[in-house]
Amino acid sequence: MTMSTSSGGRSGRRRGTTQTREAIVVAAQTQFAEVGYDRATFRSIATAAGVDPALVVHFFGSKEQLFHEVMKLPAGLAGAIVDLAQGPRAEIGRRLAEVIVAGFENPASQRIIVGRIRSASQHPEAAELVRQAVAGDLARLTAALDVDQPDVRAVLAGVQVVGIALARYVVRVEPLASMPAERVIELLAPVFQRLLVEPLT
Amino acid sequence: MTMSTSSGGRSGRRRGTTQTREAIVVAAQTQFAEVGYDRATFRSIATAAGVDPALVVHFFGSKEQLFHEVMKLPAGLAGAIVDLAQGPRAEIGRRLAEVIVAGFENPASQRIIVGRIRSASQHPEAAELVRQAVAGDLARLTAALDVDQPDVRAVLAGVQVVGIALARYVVRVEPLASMPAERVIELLAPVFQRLLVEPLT
DNA sequence: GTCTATAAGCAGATAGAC
DNA sequence: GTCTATCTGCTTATAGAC
Repeated sequence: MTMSTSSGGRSGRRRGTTQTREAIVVAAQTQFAEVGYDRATFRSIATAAGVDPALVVHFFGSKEQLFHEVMKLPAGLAGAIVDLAQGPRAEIGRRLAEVIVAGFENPASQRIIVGRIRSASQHPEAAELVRQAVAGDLARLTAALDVDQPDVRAVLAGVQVVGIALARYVVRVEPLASMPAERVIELLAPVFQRLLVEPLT
Repeated sequence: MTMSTSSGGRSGRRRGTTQTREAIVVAAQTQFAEVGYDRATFRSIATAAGVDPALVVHFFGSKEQLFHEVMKLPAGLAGAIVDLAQGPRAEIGRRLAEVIVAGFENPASQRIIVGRIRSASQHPEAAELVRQAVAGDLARLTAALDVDQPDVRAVLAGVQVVGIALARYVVRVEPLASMPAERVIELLAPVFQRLLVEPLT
């Protein structure tokens, strides 16, 4: 076995710094999600990652670039949404609710989703990312469904997503904030079902 | 006629400074709505009001107090929501949509609603105000309706309100951002109707 | 790769002149 | 009531030592 002492991952970037860099990535995502773009400072991110503030600058150059690098969603999520058009239409509301809530509840994607939404009111790129998710990924789903007013349906579904995220994770309104994920899916499913494939009026 | 040279309003505060103070109030509301709590600085507010920055401090003491004073909703709006319980239940969804959208479209209350929601991700008091509107005003409406799960219904209706506000006025997702108010009412009415009085599952 | 020192700018808030 | 001057602290970002 020629495997070296460091951890896995053959492809991509060089060895050595990758561990520290990953700690910074997670710390930055967490800070953006918890306090938003403006209040997530190099210092607070570095402290959370247990590194020196200058190191964050050294790796990412500027705060804008740091946000850009760190707020990319795993490619699977957008794809999972569009793929819903393939399955049975009678349950598409529930299946969309499951995909969305799964994204919310997974810690890695939750940091990114909440970070985007919490920063959307402060940083133009964050607003653009939210806009793309709503008018992009969801619109591709409704377009594939061959229903009337696909853009209106997509934006109304998007309203649910950003509304739930804001109320549950940012503002923390009860009883939504403490609700089990399964209950959120149950409540969202019929709303999505109507907005996606049933008559709108 | 003994009416003096100054403008109307017999009751309340003394004359003289009230004009400048009102200009600061509107400028502060506008800034909070457009750029949020952190980026709405004494300097930017003063510039927008055409006054000296120190004057803003002189009138309101601190930034927190300024936000507190200026983000109070006209008492009528919360009352109008609760009063909806009195009218015909078959149209309660549309009537709630009309009240909400009227609040959004009136410039004075729009500055406050959007200011609260845009600042909710940055300032704890702003988040608290949003929480009160959702779990307070809307919950009093659902409690008066004598339906099952009033708190869940209230928070789901609140999700619509904050979701629409965020998507239409903060993130500006199309086609929602450019949609006429009447169309927004049409789209919201059936959603509210179901969330308020129809079976949830 | 990691850290110290520091530059340059803007924030909220205070003191006091007029 | 209005404005000038200023204090203190924090921000992003750079230069350069080790």
